[in-house]
Amino acid sequence: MTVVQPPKAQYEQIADWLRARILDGTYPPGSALPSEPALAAELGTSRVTVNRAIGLLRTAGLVKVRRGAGTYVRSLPQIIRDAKQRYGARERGTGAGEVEARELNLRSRTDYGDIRRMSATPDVARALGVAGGDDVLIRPRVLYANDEPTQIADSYYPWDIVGGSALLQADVGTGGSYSRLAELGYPVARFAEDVNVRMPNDVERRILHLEATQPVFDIVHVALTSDDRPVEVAFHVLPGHLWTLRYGWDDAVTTPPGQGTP
Amino acid sequence: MTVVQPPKAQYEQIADWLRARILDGTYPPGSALPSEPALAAELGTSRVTVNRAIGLLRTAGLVKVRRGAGTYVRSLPQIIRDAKQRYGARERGTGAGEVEARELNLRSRTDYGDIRRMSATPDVARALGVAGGDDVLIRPRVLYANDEPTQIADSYYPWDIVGGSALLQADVGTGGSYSRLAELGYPVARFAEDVNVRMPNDVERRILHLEATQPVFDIVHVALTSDDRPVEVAFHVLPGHLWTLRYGWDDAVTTPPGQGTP
DNA sequence: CAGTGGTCTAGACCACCAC
DNA sequence: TGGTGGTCTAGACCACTGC
Repeated sequence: MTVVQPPKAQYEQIADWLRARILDGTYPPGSALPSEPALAAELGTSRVTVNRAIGLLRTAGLVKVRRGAGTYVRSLPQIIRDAKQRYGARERGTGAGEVEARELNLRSRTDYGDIRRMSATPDVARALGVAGGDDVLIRPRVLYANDEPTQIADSYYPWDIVGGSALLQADVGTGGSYSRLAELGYPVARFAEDVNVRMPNDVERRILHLEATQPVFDIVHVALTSDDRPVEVAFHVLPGHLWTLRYGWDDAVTTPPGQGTP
Repeated sequence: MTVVQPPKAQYEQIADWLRARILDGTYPPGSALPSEPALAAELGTSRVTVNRAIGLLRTAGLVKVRRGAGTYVRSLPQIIRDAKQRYGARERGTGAGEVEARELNLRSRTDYGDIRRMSATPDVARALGVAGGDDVLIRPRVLYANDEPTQIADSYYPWDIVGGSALLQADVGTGGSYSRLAELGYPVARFAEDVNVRMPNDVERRILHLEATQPVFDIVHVALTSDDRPVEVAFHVLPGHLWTLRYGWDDAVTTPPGQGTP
């Protein structure tokens, strides 16, 4: 074939070539790419080179490999995670977890891990403003949309606030956990989130069906009362190629324009 | 050597092994890893396998390769981009671009591209709520910290608002562009951002010194007046391994707790 | 010019899938 | 059982660095 020129590595050119064919519909979503030996023969290159090119597409989340079966173009429905809407959803009686799935008409499911009392790790203690080793409640869970894993979320609460409450159950009832916190005397007034991108660890790769080079959003979410007491910290891990994060906030400037001085 | 067991691929085990040695200080930041032939000999494997292992570390931003010279451990100062603080900075007389660098005592620099009038692309037109092809002002720039590229930022403004204003100059003056917009009669009241993660394109790779498998934050930032008119849209591209995004917002729930009904 | 990483190949063996 | 992708090797050539 005549696709390969020196300025770029062959495998990058092949990746560009395949990507273009995916985007222009030659290989529509759900369809299989030609096999690696077939592509190698067609392009006059080795299978290793083709494999490396496809590796770039996998990293970008464009294709998904089924071992022994073939390489398939992903049908990628981007999920929007609107922070304000997500955490304001209790007016509608739903927990935050179902907001996005509902939006896209996806079947939503939440699998809970072991909800239990434990000693706070340093990370959790710092985020909650408690002493290291203090007791906290952990609510670990994995969220699915159409049976595809879309999110890992581990929430922590100070035990002295939530001990004995409905938050020990998987189903926390109408309005979700923030409604329960309000009833316990700790209504949430503000949220803060730190967002990072990183590669998934082994556990996350297994749970989220990711490869070593597919980045994840790593979100640390803190809920605060009006007097700035943290009442929940949640660690979210989301496959990067599935999500768009949406934030909105009001301008913080209080002084009139043109008053600033260096 | 005795590091390799079958359940995981050799290159992944080697990557884990190297990562552990970087994190425990065996290879401190700034130091060079042993050469690939040396590692291959020591581990009893081939150079290609070592190269693939190091590729995983590069993707994670842990090491940086200098062609012909060696592979070096990155000293990674995470930069925090606090959205609220960043865009409230004009009280202190600075533009948004210098907030983070100043915070970390880094030398900050902004290189401006061609500031000019142009026709809105569909993306820009949609974000600004103008008709496709309407004139807009583009202010393209690249931000550096300690001479390392840290961000690409292309801002667009409706021409009918900013035409002939100070925004045509690279230096927009005290308080930055939002102060000028306020003076023009369009004070900004709210911000909205969409955040994605993706792999960089060729241009971004060159400008930001990234590799094909190093993810970037792709941020679409919109500034709105109190009557929800968009007056600026900015497209930001940030190397993922350099940044933490920080957001804060007030709870949107207006109804008292416990009132929700499914 | 010697050493470094970037890339490519041909061939091989394996695990897994579908028939 | 044949086809698929996952991985590994030995060897090679190249561009680039730094002495």
